[in-house]
Amino acid sequence: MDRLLGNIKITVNEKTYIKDPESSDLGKRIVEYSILMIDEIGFENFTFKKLGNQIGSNESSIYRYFESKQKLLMYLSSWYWGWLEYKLVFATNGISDVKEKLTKAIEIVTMTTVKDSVFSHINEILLNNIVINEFSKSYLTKEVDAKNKEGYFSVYKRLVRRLGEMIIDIDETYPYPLSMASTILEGSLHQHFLKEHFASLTDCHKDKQPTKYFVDLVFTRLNSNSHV
Amino acid sequence: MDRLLGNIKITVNEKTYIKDPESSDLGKRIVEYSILMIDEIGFENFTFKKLGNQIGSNESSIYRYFESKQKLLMYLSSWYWGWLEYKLVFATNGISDVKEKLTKAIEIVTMTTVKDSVFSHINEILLNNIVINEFSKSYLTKEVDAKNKEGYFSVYKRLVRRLGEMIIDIDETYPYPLSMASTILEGSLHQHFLKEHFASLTDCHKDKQPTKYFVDLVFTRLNSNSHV
DNA sequence: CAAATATAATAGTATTACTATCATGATACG
DNA sequence: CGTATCATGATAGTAATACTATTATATTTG
Repeated sequence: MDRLLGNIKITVNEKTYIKDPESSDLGKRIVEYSILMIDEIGFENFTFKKLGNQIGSNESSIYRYFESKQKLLMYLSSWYWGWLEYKLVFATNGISDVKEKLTKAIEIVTMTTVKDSVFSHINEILLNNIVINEFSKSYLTKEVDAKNKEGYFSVYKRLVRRLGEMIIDIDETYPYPLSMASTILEGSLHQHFLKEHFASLTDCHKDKQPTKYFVDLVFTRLNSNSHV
Repeated sequence: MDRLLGNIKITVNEKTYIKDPESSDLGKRIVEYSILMIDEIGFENFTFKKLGNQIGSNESSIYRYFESKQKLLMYLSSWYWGWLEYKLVFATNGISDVKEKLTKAIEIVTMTTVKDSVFSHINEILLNNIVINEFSKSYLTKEVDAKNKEGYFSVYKRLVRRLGEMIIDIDETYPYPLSMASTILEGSLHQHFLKEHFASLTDCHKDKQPTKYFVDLVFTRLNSNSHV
């Protein structure tokens, strides 16, 4: 999809930032290096001060763009989900066969990012790692409901619902399309994490990726006639 | 199971604590009130100082029992998984029918805790909430591999493997028993979370609990003849 | 060229997650 | 019974965090 995306910009909820990081050079460097740093040292150890040092800028300047590191994480993950949604819609758009369509969709959302540097300052592979390791932390807080009301998770939610609709398109009698959709998304992140850190808790590894596991599980259920 | 557990003690990896909280009155109060507080204000906002105030004790005294709040969270979640494992083994032990056995197992691990105060100072219902909301934070860190090596997750891992074995017992040709087991455990926590905070991303609610969703999904797959 | 704007530098604050030290009160044991 | 040991408490201190506020300087724009 390299060529095609040349003039696309992924839109992110404006509340995640004070000043749009896409609007300046410093902003882009903040995003670029925050991805590198969070991937490297983890979200807990990541601070705006360290980031400032890394990019030869000042802590206080970073605060002009992002209110807090939580909001920056929101920005990054929203960007990721928006980007994934774009890839999903783009790849499944022309497909009329509903099963083929869902298969493609599952492939897109469960696959590890390989290389896709259309957005020069965003390393999608590392961003994928960050989502695997840190995304849960953006909603596992006491502020979820407030954040949710303000729309911080809307892209992610839309993605789950899109998947859910594709599931319904295959079997409108299946009683758990949304749970299945959310299981695919979240479960895939989890399987990727296990692959890296708890290999004894997953059957997924190099040749046997989460994608296959989920495609098998989902289609066995949707092709079955069991109406529970 | 009330009567039967009277003299049972759930064993937790000794590395999680400095001094066994079960060994003293203060220790038990620390555990009891940390559960109440973490549930109420969330792990991020929870501090040993606040806990000290709550129980009329001193911050420094709490540090005699737990090295850090991370370790306390480890202690609490290990206790929870140990307790769940006990319930699982206890409830499935006599069952010879493999399908009935797995059904029972899924029920145990995916169901919300109702009331089970055999351990007077531990509120299992709130602890269940804590596991839903905070457990991921104990492994989504840069220290996972080190912590894992030291055995902090052994009970949880054993639980996943037990489930995995029950799956194999039903269909030894199924290629993803461990992934299915880990999906049940983690996915169930996730569905419970969604129920509370993102109702639009799940089909689970009062009458339609995660248990049913997982039993249906798992057995449709294991009863099928599709060998992928 | 002046005004506005972006960034940098510096300082300061409350809180956190501890560590260290010393005091006190309870208990155990010889 | 007296003393040593141990558990707990009180206080102080530290480095780091997650910011806010203020002022200075450099850059852009009108």
